[in-house]
Formats: sequence, structure tokens, C-alpha cells
Amino acid sequence: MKVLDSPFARKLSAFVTLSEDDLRALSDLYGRRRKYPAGRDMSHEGQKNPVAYILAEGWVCSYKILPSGTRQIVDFQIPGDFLGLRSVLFRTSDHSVEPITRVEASEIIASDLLEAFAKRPRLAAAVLWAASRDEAMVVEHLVGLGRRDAPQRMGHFLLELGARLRLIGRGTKAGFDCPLSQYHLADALGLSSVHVNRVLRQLREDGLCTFRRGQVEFDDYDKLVEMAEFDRSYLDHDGPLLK
Amino acid sequence: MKVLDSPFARKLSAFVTLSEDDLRALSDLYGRRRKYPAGRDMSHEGQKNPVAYILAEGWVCSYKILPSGTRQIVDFQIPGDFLGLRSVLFRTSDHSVEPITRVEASEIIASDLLEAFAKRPRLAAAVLWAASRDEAMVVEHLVGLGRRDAPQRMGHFLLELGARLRLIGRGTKAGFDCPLSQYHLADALGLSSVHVNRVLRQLREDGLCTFRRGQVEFDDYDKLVEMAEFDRSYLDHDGPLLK
DNA sequence: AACCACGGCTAACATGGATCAGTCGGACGC
DNA sequence: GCGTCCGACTGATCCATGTTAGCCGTGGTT
Repeated sequence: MKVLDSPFARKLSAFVTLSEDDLRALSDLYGRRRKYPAGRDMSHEGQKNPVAYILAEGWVCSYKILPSGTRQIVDFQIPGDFLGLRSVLFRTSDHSVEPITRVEASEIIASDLLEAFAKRPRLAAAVLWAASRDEAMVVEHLVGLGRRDAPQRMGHFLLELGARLRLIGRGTKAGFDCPLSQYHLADALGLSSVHVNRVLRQLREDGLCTFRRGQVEFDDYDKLVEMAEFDRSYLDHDGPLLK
Repeated sequence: MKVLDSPFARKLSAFVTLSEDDLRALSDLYGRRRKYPAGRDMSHEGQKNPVAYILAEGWVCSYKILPSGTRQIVDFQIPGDFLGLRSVLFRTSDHSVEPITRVEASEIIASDLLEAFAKRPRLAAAVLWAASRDEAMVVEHLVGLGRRDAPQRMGHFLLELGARLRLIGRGTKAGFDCPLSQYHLADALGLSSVHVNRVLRQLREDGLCTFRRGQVEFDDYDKLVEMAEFDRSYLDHDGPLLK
């Protein structure tokens, strides 16, 4: 039961049915578990020989800093998400990672991962599915930055986060706990923190959703979906072809 | 020699040394070669059972249409690039593909690909490297949309395209042929076509680069690199760990 | 030859969001 | 208890970019 209850197993199980053996192989994967305090970077751009993790507890963000000093957050990772899956295949990490809260993460050894894939194809399929979903999220994020205005971006972002959290049992259609500051939102959505504040007030006054003191509440879920043009199909595309 | 001269082989060879046998396995991969006229979509979002291709000739773009009718181009593919590598693993294609010029593409059968990977690890490494580079480009694109202004975005985009084309022998530091319309640029860079025109004029008047009649000329490469804060390390990261 | 469609190009005007310059309240250190 | 720091919050102003409404040249069609 312990494994099944981990956010990672919950997420994968939502889309590929995993057997007892699959789950056991999954739990064998976890290497040493490490804790990181909030705030200090876990890795930064250009670092050599990086490690991959599965997030067990806490939130982190992956970002890039531009020469001008501004930053762009590419993605947030929540419990159950992979961290640095790509940078373990290639020698150089191409972005920095900052823990937003206190974090617990399990190290993943690349060779163990490949071995488990060879033995348990369904597990490989599930992990690939997760990686592909992450990529789809980045693309959707890109589309938002290019073609959505600030309120839509904000609404879309909160709805996506909510959907991801529900998958691991940390949120409902009513809302979720959210440790992000308005600066995090600004750096993710390509806005200034000042404007983030204005947009949040707007959403609150329009009765769409309320973000206050680390809590997101969806005041009118359907109306928010409509305003943000949120189409969640990119989050739960069909599983991989291999049965 | 024929295989070695294909844009795909040139691109891969630039980063992973491939043996004669690797190259032979590569040429076996190519399935039926198909031609598509410019303009009509090759595939659209939501399509089932899509196919993967390697582009042999011509340019295409992958894009998403928003409910409002605007579109965001996620990426351009040029000869040697994969097309729909991810959508072959998953049942649904999550974006549309439009040929910009007349296109020739070779169909890739998923099972052939996996088989080739099993037999020729270096080939697998090379293809993975290419996929990873594509992902890094999407991330860089996202950062640009979030945190760079229009002239920087434009400069960055043209420099990146130039670097990619040089890799397959279709451009130099002096410039390259470019079949994109200003509308394509607008949809890729998240701008209006009017503003694209303004920005291009600006770059020309500043002596940085000239885009006219299907030709990009870098008038002052180094100054353009500096203005756009172009750091090409994301394009040629080290190869994968597996030797 | 006349027509039309399309892409490049431009000016005038409108506006979303950035920037600047703060206030305020709560948490924390001493 | 007092400073200090951080994040939320706000108003005033400015500017980058969008929008609207065209013109022009070219190439294709009838």
C-alpha cells in the first residue's frame, strides 16, 4: 500500500493500469531520499553530471535567467513529478531548479531506470506517458505566452495546476493549497508582479476565483474554464499504443 | 554517399560519430517517400493514428489554433527534422502541421525505429539527442515569448534558424534562403504582422540584418548576437552519456 | 487587358501591461 | 518592543505593441 499511495504511483496509475509487480519495480527504483530547504537552488544551468529525481514532497520550479536579470519559469513540479529526466541523458543541465517549499526527493539512477524499462514494458509506457504530458504542458504554456492575455493566462495556469493536483489527491474542483508567491506567478506567466496582483483582484471581483494566503478557491469553475478557454485534453491524452 | 548526404544524416553526424553500419541502418529506416503541396495541412490537432516522418525537402510548421481564431506556431521543421515523433507514441496528435513550401517526407514506421534502436545504440543516442535538442528549442522559444521584446525575439529567431540551417549545409554566417512570410513570423513570435514589419525595418536600418524577398542576410552577425542575447549553447549541448 | 488575391508596407490611433514609487501588515531577529 | 525584511497591494505615468484602415506591386486567372 505504501507505494501505491505515493504521488508518483497515483499519477501513473491514473492512466496506465499497473500490476503488483509493476508497482514493486517502481518502489525498487527509488534511491536515497533527500531533503532540500526552500529557497536555495538544487541545481543550476550549465551544471555537469546532474542527477534525476522524483519529487516526493514539496514544490519546485525550473527556470532560466536572462542576461538582463529577469527570469522565466518554464514549469513547476509537484509531488509525483520527474525532475531532470532529460538532463540525466545529456551531460549539461539547461536550466536551474529552485525549491519553492521544503522538498523531499528520491534520487533516480539512470541505469536502474533503463533496466526497469527493459523488464517491465508497462512501467516504461507509463513513464513515457508522463514525460510526454510534461512536454505537452510546456507547449501549452508557450501558446499561452504567445497568444493569451493576462487574465486568460492566469486562469489557464490555475486550472491546469488544479487538474494536476487533483490527480495526486491534493486538490478538488473547489480549490487547492498553493505555496506560490505573486512573484512566482509573474515569472511563470511572463508578467510583472504588479500586474499579477491586478489580474488576481480582477478574477476575484468577477467571481471567478480567489487566491489568498496560500489558497486557491475556484468560485465559479465553469465560468473560469470558459473565460480561460481551458481545454484539458492536452493533459489526459490517450495512453501509448503499446498495450 | 547518398545516405551521408541526406540532411538527416548530416545533422546527426554533426554530434555523434556514426559508423558505416549505423548509416546503413539509417537508410533502411526510410519508408515510402511522399510529396505534399504547400499550404494544405498535413495533419491536424486531434487526428487519430498519426504517422511520423523525416523531412527530406521543404519547410513545415507545427501550430495550434486558439478558439479566438489566432494561431501560435510552436516550431518550424526544416530538412532533416523529425515530424510527429511524439504523436506516433501516443494516439492523438496535439497540434496541426502546415507545409510552408512543397514538401518531401519519408514515412517512419514506429516498429522499424524501435528495432533499429535495439540493434544500433549509437543511432538511438543520436536520435535521442536530436529529440532533446528540439525540446530545448521549444523551451528557449517559451523564454523568448515570456521575457524578450520584439526585436530580441526576431533576432534570436533568425539566428537560431541560421544555425540550424548551417548544420545541414543550407546557410552560412552571411545568411540563408527563407520561405517564411511575415505572417509566419508573427504567429511564431507572438506578434502582429504589422509589428513584424516594423521590427524588420528597424533591424535593417540598424544594420543588423535584412530580410527581403525570401532572403535573410546577416549584416552584422556579432552585433545581432549581442542585441538578441543569443547564446547558442542550447543548440549544441554535449552528446548523450552512453558512449 | 482587366481583375483579383496576397504579401509587403505604412500611418494614426488605441490599449494592455510595464515601470516607478510608494504604503501596509505580518514574521522574524535581537 | 523595535527595527527590518518580504510579500501583498495600489495609483500615476509611459511605452511597446495591437488594431484599423488603408496603399502598392506582383503574379495568376479569365
